[in-house]
Amino acid sequence: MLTPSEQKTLKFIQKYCIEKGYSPTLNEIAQGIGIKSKGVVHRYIKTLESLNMISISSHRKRGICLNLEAYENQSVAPIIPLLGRIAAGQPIEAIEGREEINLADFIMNPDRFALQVSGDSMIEAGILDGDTVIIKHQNTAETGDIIVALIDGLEATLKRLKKLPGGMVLLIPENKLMEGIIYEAKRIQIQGVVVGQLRSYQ
Amino acid sequence: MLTPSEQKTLKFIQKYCIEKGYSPTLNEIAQGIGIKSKGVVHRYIKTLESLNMISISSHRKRGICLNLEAYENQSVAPIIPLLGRIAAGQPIEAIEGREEINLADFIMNPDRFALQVSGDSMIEAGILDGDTVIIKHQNTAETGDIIVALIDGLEATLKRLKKLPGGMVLLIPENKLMEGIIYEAKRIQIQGVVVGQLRSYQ
DNA sequence: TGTTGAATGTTCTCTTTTTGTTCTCTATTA
DNA sequence: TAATAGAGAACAAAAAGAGAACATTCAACA
Repeated sequence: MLTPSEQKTLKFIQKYCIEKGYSPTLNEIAQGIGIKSKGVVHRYIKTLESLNMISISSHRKRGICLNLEAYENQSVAPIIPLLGRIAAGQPIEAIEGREEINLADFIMNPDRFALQVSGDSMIEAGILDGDTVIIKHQNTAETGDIIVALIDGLEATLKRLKKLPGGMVLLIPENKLMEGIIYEAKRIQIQGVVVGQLRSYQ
Repeated sequence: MLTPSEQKTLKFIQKYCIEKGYSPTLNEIAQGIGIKSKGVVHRYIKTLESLNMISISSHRKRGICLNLEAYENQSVAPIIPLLGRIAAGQPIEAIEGREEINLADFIMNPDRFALQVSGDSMIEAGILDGDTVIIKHQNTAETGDIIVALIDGLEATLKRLKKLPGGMVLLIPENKLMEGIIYEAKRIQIQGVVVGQLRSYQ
């Protein structure tokens, strides 16, 4: 198990290699993780090497190499580096205070589950055919939420909810070609609310 | 049988290890379970050790190690259950052979990083303002890929790529209001390809 | 080709800080 | 009264860090 400093070192190296395409010097690492002594850094990377997380070409400058295979076996926290914000036509801009995404925060919770979406009914909300949505299991929802609704205990559907006066609810597909339908509230059973969405392009 | 305090301690350690990838210090545990004395925490973890719930490397800092059963209760890998496919107007249909999605497979790789998207230029590809995209770092791409491109080494942008004859490339925004622009290939440096996308509604 | 010097990697020793361990004492509760 | 919780002091040990001294690379240059 890596110490916090070693993890910090490893993450810095990882990020540096991605951004620059070559590995950092000991002094750059030291600066990157907020210490002054390259001797200390050397100690850390030696540990990382002995754990097979990286390889070091001895005495070579910028001779650190990430060891990809060893990475996966290691149970490191589910974290990937967040490099910044990308906007059309601008350089990538750093996001202060957020240097990584922890997937545990993002969706991992005992009451969450995933559904694969079929069909185009939510396309204008950015939920496409084939996407996966993360649902938080709950029986109530508010106007504006995207919910998994069971109609008459039979049909399941993904729609945006609007509560209407008089015990009625409106289920709105986010697709210009389709129309919302009004139901008596008692016919609709809420199964959960969409809290996340993900898509794989592979 | 564990006392309430011991259970609380064990739960805290489990959660901490999963989130951070290393174990907590006695003081962190104390704070986490709402007491002030690390001496007391030491007593608890000694009990947990004698019950084989954890192992302790003596005098090591952050030397607590969860034992197998304790691990298995908790979902260690970033996995959530995939319940099925939801289509408008149909019951939820089970997906054979895939009962869970492992986020580690999905995006965790040393050559991946995340960028937060700003702006609406990819809105018709289901990538909205504020979404996070997962990029695989590579220097080449194919027609149809969504890429992070550096134009003249300066402007970064997210566009769909189309290779044209004669050493030209077309960068296409997925937004009816915007037009694609043709560049000489040598002006465009490919930083990576979008392999995933995620959005949080919280 | 060989030389040179700055940059970088390696190896130390030392100090400081953080953390684990072991106590004793008090409070609460069944 | 016994069992459990908790506070906190005192000490030992490990980890973190600074920095000096030395070894090696590597690119510039004669």
